[in-house]
Amino acid sequence: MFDNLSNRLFFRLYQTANTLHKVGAQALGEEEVTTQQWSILGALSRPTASEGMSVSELCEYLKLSRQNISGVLNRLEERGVITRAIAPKDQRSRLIFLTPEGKKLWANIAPMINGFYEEALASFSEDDRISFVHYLNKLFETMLKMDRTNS
Amino acid sequence: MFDNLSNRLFFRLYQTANTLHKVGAQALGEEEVTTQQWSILGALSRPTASEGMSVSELCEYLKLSRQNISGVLNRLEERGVITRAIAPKDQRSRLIFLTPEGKKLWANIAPMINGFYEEALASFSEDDRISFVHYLNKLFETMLKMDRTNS
DNA sequence: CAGTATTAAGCAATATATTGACATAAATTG
DNA sequence: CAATTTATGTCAATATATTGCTTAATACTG
Repeated sequence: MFDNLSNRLFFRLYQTANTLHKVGAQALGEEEVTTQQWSILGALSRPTASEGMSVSELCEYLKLSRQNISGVLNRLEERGVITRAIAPKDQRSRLIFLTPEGKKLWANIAPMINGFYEEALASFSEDDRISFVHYLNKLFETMLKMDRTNS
Repeated sequence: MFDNLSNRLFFRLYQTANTLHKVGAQALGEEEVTTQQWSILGALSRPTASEGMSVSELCEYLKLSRQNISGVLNRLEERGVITRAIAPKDQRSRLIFLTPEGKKLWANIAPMINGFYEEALASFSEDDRISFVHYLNKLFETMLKMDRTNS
């Protein structure tokens, strides 16, 4: 069982993602920002998010649970790079923003993140990257459909 | 920055791995075995491991930290599916085995795991799978080389 | 408009994953 | 062969990630 192709594929996916988090965090060195925190800072730094994003929108965008996002936001808030404001239109909702501090941090780390990406993908041609993303998309979409908790 | 190809690739890798753990665990239903526990049970069920595997060997094989493996082993041991024995040849080392209970569990879940794999990869041809594994291998190997803690 | 259902977010419990610190056993070295 | 270094594993602290439960605000329904 542990030698067939499908198994090797999922095993490598698992290992590759673990290594991404580990080596990715190293690539930012002193800044002490995890890959998960990148994804949230990156989402909030988009022009689309200039009016703020609710926790639900972040969940939908990042495909993570509210509870998980909530924890990461706590740590980012404690660090002073994001703020939570009660949404005027819906008092249940919280609008998440980058603080000026957070924008400065993003401006600082975005080039380091891109550097990390390019180093990790140095041996991939443009076509390779497109094919790779295509495979990831296809697997991701299929597994999302298999998810019983994802209505 | 959040719209370029490399970024999309790593973002999808991150999401796909998360979804794998979530939907994979669901696929085993009542058995309550996580994908991480699969990987350890699978490693121990190989004929090569019939004499037991040390924690170090498991780390090297699964590319996980000693501390992480140790935690998963605690939970598997508490459940009665693995045992730890002091290695006769090196008193520092622990040899990890599947118990009869553990072998029964593996026999039970291995087909469910394969079923999950095949469902998730249903739209992938043999060639697609080979290419996909190839890309994962290439990225994995490159990131391993970038890992400063990995001597 | 009162009562119920739904939705948004947080809290608690548990499982993974990391680095750092520690204890002990084995290997190396003077 | 004693002293140091290295190897093996665990414990503690912290950061993800999940499901299940609770609280509060909004939406629906009779």
